[in-house]
Amino acid sequence: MKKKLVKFVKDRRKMLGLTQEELAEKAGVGLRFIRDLEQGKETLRMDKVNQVLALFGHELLPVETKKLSDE
Amino acid sequence: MKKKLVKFVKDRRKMLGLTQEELAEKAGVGLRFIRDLEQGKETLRMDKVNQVLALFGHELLPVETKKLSDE
DNA sequence: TGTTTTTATACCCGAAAAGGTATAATATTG
DNA sequence: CAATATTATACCTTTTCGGGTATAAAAACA
Repeated sequence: MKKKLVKFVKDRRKMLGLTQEELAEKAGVGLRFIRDLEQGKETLRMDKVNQVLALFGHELLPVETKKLSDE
Repeated sequence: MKKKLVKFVKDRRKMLGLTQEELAEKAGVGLRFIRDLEQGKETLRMDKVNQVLALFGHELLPVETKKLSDE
C-alpha cells in the first residue's frame, strides 16, 4: 500500500539533511507528531501536517485519486 | 484569503445535488464535521477529510504552494 | 567491534476534535 | 408574503490526538 505523504516528508527531510527532531522544531510541532507522520498515521490534524509541508513549500490539497492497480 | 478545500467540497456536493446531511451520511462522518469543513475549519482530522474526498474520487496530497500575490 | 546518533514504541495527561442535539439564521419554494 | 428545507452556531460529552518523557531498537560511524 502507498503513502505518498509519508514518502514526501521523509524524502524532503533527508534532502535537507534534517533529523526528525530538527524538522519538528522548525515546523513548530512536537517530535512525536513527526514520528507519527512518517510512520503513516492517518488520523493526524490537517493543520499540523500543513505546518510541516509549508517548510517544503507545499500544502495538502484535493487531488484526483488515480488508483489503477497499485503503485 | 483562500480555501481551495472548502470550495472544492461545496462545489462537488452541490454538483451532485446533495445536502450536507446526505453527504455526511454517505461519507460516514458526522453532520457537524461537514459543516466545520465547509466553514473553513483547519484543525480537522486528515483521515475524515479523506473519507469525504473519496466520494469525489479525490484525496489530500502535498501540492506545491504557489502563492504569488492572491486569488 | 563498541560508541554515538537517530529513529521507533510505550505510557501519561491536558486540550480539543468529533458527534449529537437544539436552536437561530438563511435559502428555497409555494 | 408564509411555509419548508437547508445551513450556521452553540452547548455538552466522549474520545483521542498531540506533546512530553523514557526506553528500546536500529543506523551511522569510529
